Amino acid sequence: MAAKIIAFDAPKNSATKEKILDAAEALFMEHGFEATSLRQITATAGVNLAAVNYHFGSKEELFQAVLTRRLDPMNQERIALLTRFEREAAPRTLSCERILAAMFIPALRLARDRRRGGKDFLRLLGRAYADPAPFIRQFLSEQYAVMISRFKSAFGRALPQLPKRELSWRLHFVMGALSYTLAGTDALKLIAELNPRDTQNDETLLRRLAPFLVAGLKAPLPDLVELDGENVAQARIR
Amino acid sequence: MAAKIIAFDAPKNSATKEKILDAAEALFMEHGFEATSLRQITATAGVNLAAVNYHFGSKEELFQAVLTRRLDPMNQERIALLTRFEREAAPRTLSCERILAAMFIPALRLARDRRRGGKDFLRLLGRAYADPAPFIRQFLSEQYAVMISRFKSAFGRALPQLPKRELSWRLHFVMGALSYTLAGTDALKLIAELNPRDTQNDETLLRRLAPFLVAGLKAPLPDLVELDGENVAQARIR
DNA sequence: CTAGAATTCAAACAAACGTTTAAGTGATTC
DNA sequence: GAATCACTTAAACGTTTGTTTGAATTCTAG
Repeated sequence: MAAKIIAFDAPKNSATKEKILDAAEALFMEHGFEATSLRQITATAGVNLAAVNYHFGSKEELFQAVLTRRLDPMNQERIALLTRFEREAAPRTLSCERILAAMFIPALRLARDRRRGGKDFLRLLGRAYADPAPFIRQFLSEQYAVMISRFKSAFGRALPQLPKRELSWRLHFVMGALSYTLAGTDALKLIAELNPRDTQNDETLLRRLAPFLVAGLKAPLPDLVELDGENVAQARIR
Repeated sequence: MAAKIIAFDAPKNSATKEKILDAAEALFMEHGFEATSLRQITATAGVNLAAVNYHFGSKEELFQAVLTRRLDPMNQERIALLTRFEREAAPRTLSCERILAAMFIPALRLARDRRRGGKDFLRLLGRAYADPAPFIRQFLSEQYAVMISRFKSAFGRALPQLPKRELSWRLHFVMGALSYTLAGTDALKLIAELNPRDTQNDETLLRRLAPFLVAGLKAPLPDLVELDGENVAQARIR
């Protein structure tokens, strides 16, 4: 009975599959894709070594399954939220803050929901962004393509004075700061002596990031800034 | 004879060492640390397999040597440039734009200098930032500690109204957008249909990033923004 | 020229890797 | 109650990994 209620898969649901996904999520997050072995995963999950290849086919497909499980719903939630915000704003175009909110809120919800991986999954996602493996990059670009283009056009309406090419770059910076922030575990130590155990860290973190990014998106055009008048070629030391 | 002219090392200089570093730099950049084998590196460098362990001790120490070779001079250059800018500004405090310039210009110089690794090294660096391996994270935080604290105090003077904790976060965002941008090879495809072969891409890239980050640094404080009035807990879909 | 240190080399090391196989288990179905 | 199914299991597969060894080779001094 209870097995049929949670029926994601077409054929049958197995507890083994979920145990593998949970263990893989945690281990991939901690050590990365290449440095995590299937033997570690299956040992942590308490299942047989061959179970991974049986249920997922290969290690790469397991990794994609780990990402898809959380990422696909989150991105759909982002699009749905953006659509709702646009509808609520009626004839007026949506503000940058609100568009960014449509990106952040689903991520915040996921970060809080321990049953959906919580912060661990967001860190894994942030690391996947920087992974050089081609199958990861291709997979991510496919997963994100729809959502990104949807948000890009929304930002385009909110910032009509901004050239499209400039907007593309700034969206790139936004994604960079976001994924880096999400992936940042020990990375924080690079900069700050922040109190390590902040209770609602994830929420305050994104609350701090949002104004930073909004201001960046609205920044004046760079063409004439010239790095504060400093010609790079002339700037010699000593 | 000619071997003595290029005498970086204390004891003796070997062309083998440099060939290994060059090959490792390119391969680590392309495939990451774990996915790159010593056999690939030595084969590309045209040296014997055992040469890596003889000259560097281990694969991990080789990786650190690859990073140190470029990173240490660049960070010293950054600090020196910042000091020079501060001296030139005389009694007046330095602007954010100029502080950021002190961070960017050495990176730009390195990106242009093919003899120092060029863009390849910056990509490698950006990826190392997101690498979960503990020895990489510890190494980077040690390498960056001095430079970061130096720039943090400079930004603190440029933005006196900004609380220290807030500044720490924003510097973190800055480093995030920067490293993500530098690491971005195919990552660009996630967002944009930018012309793929832009001649002076690196310079224009950082020129675009600078105003974005300056605006973010100067953004109003986030405390009362509340994600544009949207309470996260209330924002339910459907 | 020769002793000795530094470097290169081919070969081998044990360990760990992802994957496959074939036997075995337990429930479902006809 | 035999057949069929999805699944689990232990064992082994062939590679590949980083590292080590000890003998050649090259370079450097005295």
